[in-house]
Amino acid sequence: MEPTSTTINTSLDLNFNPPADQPHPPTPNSPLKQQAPTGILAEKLNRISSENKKLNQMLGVVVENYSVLKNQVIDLIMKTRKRKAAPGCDNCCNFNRSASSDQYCGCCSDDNDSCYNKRPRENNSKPKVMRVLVPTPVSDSTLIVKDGYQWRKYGQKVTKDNPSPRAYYKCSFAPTCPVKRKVQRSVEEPCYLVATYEGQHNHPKPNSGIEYQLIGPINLGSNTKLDSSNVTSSPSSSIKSPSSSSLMPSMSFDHLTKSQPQIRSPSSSNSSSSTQKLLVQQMATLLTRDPNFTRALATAITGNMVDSEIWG
DNA sequence: CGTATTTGACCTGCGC
DNA sequence: GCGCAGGTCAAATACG
Repeated sequence: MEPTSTTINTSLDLNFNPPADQPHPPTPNSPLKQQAPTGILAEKLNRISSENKKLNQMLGVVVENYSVLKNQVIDLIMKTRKRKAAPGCDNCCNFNRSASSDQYCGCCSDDNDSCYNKRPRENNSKPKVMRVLVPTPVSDSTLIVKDGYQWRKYGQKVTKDNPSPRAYYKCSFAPTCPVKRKVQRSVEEPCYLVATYEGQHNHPKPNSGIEYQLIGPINLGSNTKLDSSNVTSSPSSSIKSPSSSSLMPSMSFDHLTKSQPQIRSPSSSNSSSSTQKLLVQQMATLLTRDPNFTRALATAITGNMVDSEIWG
């Protein structure tokens, strides 16, 4: 995957709506081109092309270094979390062996996590499990959660502790994608659907421009019933912490937007700025993680530099 | 007609 | 071993 200028999608136009007083690049028929000798122009073009190549190489190095640094940060955070959670792991799942396989909270979904280490050996191969809450009208009986992926429903079951049925979905975008999803209306918060995701997508998101309505992920601990305090008392508790969200590119729900009316906290006015900051951080993380965006940005910047060198 | 959904049957794991 | 509950399969059905 060599980021060459021929393969870069340059659809991102950062130079929209230029100020009226700014000189526009001359058209091919402009007097400037007629004035400048073609030899000098060709020489400039060659020089700029080589600089463009150098910049692309530098960008590649930067991206490479970024990913290396990111991995180091992930390792560091995992080690820190392991050390903190080892005594009792109070902040996450009190794993109940008799519970069903979806009893893991999202915070300890990593196989190396201390919670997993405390589990029986046969559970170490469990896929990552993550839960999100989706606000849905109580009158809406359809167990449909729009998260940008394509799902195929393969079963529905009424469970013992919840009168509303639980729907089982498999990711149908890629035949080999192992991700499964369970959707069930919360018994304690009927206005929310609880979506439980198992596994990681092994393919890119098919529709990245979709509008999300999710406010999760949440930590439900070992109890299958929705702990309403996790949702209602603290807005920040329903937003995944940066340590687990922005550094988990495989799980798409760290990209979720959270619409303001869904924050049901008396202190929502105080927390709105922090929520906005968090949103901005998440969006920035999402954008910087997207190689297409970074390439397009670099192309646009180098294009501007080329323009200014040629015409300025 | 192809694809997605529904739904009853079957499988599997766990507790007693 | 039996019963229960959750999870999955697959034939039937619906839909575009």
